[in-house]
Amino acid sequence: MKGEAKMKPVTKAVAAKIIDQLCKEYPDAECELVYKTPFQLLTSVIMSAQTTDVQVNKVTPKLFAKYPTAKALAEADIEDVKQIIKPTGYYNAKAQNIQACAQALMANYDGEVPSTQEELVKLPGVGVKTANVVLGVAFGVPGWSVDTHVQRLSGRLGFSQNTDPLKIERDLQKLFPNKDWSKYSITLIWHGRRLCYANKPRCHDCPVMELCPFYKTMR
DNA sequence: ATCCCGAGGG
DNA sequence: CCCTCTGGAT
Repeated sequence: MKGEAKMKPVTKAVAAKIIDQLCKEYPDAECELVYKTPFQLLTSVIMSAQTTDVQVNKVTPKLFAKYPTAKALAEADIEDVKQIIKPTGYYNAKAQNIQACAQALMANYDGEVPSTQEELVKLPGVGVKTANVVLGVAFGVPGWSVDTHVQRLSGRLGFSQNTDPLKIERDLQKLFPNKDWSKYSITLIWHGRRLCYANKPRCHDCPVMELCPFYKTMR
């Protein structure tokens, strides 16, 4: 996945064309995690590290039926939590993180989820990417969530020549208007999941191949 | 064999 | 910067 050749930067105008075309292709792009509250969303996003949201959605019905709130999860038996979330992978660390996070929410925020990046990233298991997903999806705050898909597609599409997610985020912020950051994040993620795979991307089915620096190197 | 809406620690 | 944590899908 890492170590792809750097693509030529595209102009702002071309970048706008590409993202507009992708938005038309995926008009219904949205967060596919299943949740009922900001707490459940936050917990789901922490568990989504290095797995698919399909995997996460398999364990959350049981997890949230038993532990629907920060208070319930904070008081849960950690071994029971580990067993429930096992199919998502990294279950030892994730169980520790989601419970420690729930306990921090109880201790500092009366069991509610804070709505700033600064507060969110202080929570156990919450990094910039997770914080931005929660901000965008639960609170409507515009932001880029530079996950593995956004990272890969930003390189291929010539949106950024960097590999560090924080630098990519800055490049994307300069390239696109603020109000659309969240929508564009999800659109890139959908495109990455459906067509622009890490391995063997389906370039010949791609709606933006004529504008794509990566495609130009493929032929 | 490689990847999946990463984060923490060294 | 690097490494580790983990299971499931393709």
